[in-house]
Amino acid sequence: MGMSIGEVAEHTGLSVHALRFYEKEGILAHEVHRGPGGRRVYTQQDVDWLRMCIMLRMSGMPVPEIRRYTELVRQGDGNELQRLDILKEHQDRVREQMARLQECLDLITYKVGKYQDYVNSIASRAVGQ
Amino acid sequence: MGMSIGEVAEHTGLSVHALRFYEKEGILAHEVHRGPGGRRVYTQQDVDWLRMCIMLRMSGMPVPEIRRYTELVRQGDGNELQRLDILKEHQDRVREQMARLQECLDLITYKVGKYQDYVNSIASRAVGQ
DNA sequence: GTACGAACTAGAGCCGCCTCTAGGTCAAGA
DNA sequence: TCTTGACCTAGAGGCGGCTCTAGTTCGTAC
Repeated sequence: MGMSIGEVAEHTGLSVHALRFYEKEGILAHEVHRGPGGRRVYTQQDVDWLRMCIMLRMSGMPVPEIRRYTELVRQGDGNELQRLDILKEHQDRVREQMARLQECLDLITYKVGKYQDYVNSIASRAVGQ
Repeated sequence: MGMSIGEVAEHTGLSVHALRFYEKEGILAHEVHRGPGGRRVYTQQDVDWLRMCIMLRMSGMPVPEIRRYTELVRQGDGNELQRLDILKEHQDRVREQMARLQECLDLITYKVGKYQDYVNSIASRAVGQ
């Protein structure tokens, strides 16, 4: 049932270094259980939580803010409004980021089109057309 | 016609520090002209180029790759295929990034919905409903 | 019994991208 | 004349997020 840090690394794509780092940074919802020899034993819950943290990181949430969120979850019931606030704020930021990326993509696509046309015209001239 | 570094900073949103940094990093398509006292005088072309660089940076292109692209442009005609390659590769990366962000957004939106429901249910219970 | 592999801790190091500092020049206004 | 403020250079510093090192401790396999 329990997974070693190496297995979790493989499953999540994080490095074992990163896993220990995240733990030290306090972004695990529950303390990781330790097996014989003081080795970490992760539950499926831990891994699920990590997957969410990965999503939050991937979408640009800074580690300290993930920690804030994690702490609220650790505190238990009663602070759902604060958790909601954090998530909503982040949601807005992600939407903004996507809009900005779309703008960039539009520009890049425009330029790619221009260069493609140019390169094509050169190529067709080269075959005598 | 020419703009000072401060004006360019204001127009582009970059800091004067960043502008000098970009120049040192070699990501300006043409050498910036200098006015009396060795002060930089930017043309509209410079600013347009900077705007494109900002787009590339915003969308995650690393400074060294912008430099490579810039160098190709500086070299002049004949390397359009290489420029096209860089842009296409970056285009792919931006699309991937957007897809990943969309996944994150979906998860966050799902969680926001759950918390919103919960918070609403608490609120309506509080007014005796 | 020794070699290997995987884990452990604490803390240093690295990378990318700026940002800031120190020490200076210059022009215009009070 | 003196101050102010925008600019200059070179180089140091800072921040976020890991990543790596050093030095151990285990448990299992040869």
